[in-house]
Amino acid sequence: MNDYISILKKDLLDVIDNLIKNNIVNQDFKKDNLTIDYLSKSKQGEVSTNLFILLNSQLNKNDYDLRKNIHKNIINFEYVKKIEITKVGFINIFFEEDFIIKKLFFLLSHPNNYGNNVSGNNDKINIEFVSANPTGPLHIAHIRGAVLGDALASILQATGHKVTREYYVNDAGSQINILGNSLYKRYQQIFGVKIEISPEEYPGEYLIPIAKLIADSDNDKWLKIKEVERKKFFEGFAIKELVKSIKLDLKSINISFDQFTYESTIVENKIIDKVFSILKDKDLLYEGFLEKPKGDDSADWEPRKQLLFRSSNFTDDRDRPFKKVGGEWTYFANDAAYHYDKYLRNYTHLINIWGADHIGYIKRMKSLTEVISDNPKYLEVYVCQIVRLIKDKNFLKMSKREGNFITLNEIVKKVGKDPLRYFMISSKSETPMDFDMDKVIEKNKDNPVFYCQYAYARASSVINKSKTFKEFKNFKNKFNEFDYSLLSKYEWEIILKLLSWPYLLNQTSLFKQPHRITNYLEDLSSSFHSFWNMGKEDQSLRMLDLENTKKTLTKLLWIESFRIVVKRAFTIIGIEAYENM
RNA sequence: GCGCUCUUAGCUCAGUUGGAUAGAGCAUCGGUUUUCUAAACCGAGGGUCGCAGGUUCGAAUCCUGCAGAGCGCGCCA
Repeated sequence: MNDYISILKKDLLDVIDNLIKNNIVNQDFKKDNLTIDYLSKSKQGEVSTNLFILLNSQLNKNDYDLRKNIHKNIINFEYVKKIEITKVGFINIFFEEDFIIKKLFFLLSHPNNYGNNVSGNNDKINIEFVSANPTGPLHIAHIRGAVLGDALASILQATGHKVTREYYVNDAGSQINILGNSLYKRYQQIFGVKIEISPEEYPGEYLIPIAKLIADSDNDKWLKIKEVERKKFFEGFAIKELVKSIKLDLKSINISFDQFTYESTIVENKIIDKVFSILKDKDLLYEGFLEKPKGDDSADWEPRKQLLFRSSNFTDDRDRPFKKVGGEWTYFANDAAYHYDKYLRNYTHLINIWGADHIGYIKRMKSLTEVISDNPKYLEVYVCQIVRLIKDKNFLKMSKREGNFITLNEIVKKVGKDPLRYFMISSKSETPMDFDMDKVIEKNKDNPVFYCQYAYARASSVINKSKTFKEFKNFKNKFNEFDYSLLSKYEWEIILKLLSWPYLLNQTSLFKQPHRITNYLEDLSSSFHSFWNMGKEDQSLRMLDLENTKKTLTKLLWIESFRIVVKRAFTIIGIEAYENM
């Protein structure tokens, strides 16, 4: 990491280390509390730090002139031009222009990977997301997790991790039975059999075209074939077709997976047996009874003896069933086997993106992965809160029963890929979100994605226009002409923001919060639009000035940098950068 | 009852993982286009950061309690 923030941070930490070494502050000084404020957060300097405040309260020696010594230390950094320590103790720092300009040159010469780093150490990370049951098309509830997972994967790749995007297909439970049966009923209907699909089954119309496929190729042959064979065929066919359409839906929002793992494969390979023996050896399984949950009012509750996993030995608040009363594995047990399978594939780290309805499931799975990996942090689970759809100012109620859920496909058609992706990651995933279909459709300034794309288009139009003048051709090769003294302070601020991109991207990766990127984009775009409009008031701030070639060249260089950074950010969150809008 | 998550402007959300006077957009009101894209910009009003304590130089942020919302808590996946 050699962005200006990281460099400064490292040097400030060295200052602290030195003070510790000389026993001016204690060994247990908490270095993590050191902050560097940049961008708009820094009120007075180009950046500011709390270094002095932190140290001042922890001094061992009363006669030590901290203020003077800190000042001397920092001003000696070769890239620091000026510092001031305020009364409260904030240190405002200004950089040497040459230092910043070198960074800008570096940016310009790395248009396709500026900001990327290798801090991930090539760690193998498996990120599992969506994993919707293949019993119907994807709908609104799946989109947030899909986009979040995909963006997170890109962010991790950009910061040096080897990432596998994985989808777990639950194709082995009783739901699949029902699915196959519903498909068969649709098939029967084609041949005039009077039969209804009950609300407990899958009455959605999406099974009709799939049934037609079978009828087209096999005619009515399955009406006469034995149930066992028929069931197997219809279940398999339904899953194959539905997974195919799920893949297509995901492709429409630019998401593709590296791997689909099928529950049936996990079951066939008997991986559960290995997990069972591991848990058994560690005495983490026992036959026992669970207490009735207190909020459960149902009268037909009876104590039942079954195989339980001692998840309460870890962070869970109670033990969890591993086998059903009948002796079959629970869903959790098969899922445990799946996670063990991922562990065997040698990932250094697992990430799961789950919907809010699985919150109660996290602790038992983390308990399990701790047992098999010996690492309490082996699995990280990120939860997506629900998305409420608003149409015509009303919340849309969705029920599978009535078959009236809005599919991902329909939303993409109405809203478009870019606004959809942008909105889904622009708020923290743990916050419930309201998604107003009408507002997103409007495609005006209500919509931040267009605001940012428009800024990119404006910048592009300047660059493209400049190409019509011979003085500015090949401006990218004329970095020697760059002269900061011809720039306004607004532009200098924008340049500093651009150069904070590598730091921001790394923070985004560390905290797994893609929405930091959209915040950054909006801040950056806003600065750009502001500056653009200043040119209307003040001729000297206009970007293209044919009278003043050197000044215009200097501007073109930072405008090109702006385009590079915005495009990098767009690419990582998966939206398009248009040169014309 | 227990667990997890959430609560910031009229609305939708940020707040760089404890910093300086809490910020945007929408909505409301008022301004800015002979000139690089007005899908934009500038200004005004709008706040008990759910409530109450605590921790410290300093709290929207951390801790405790309370209130409200969502999700979950054996044979669904």
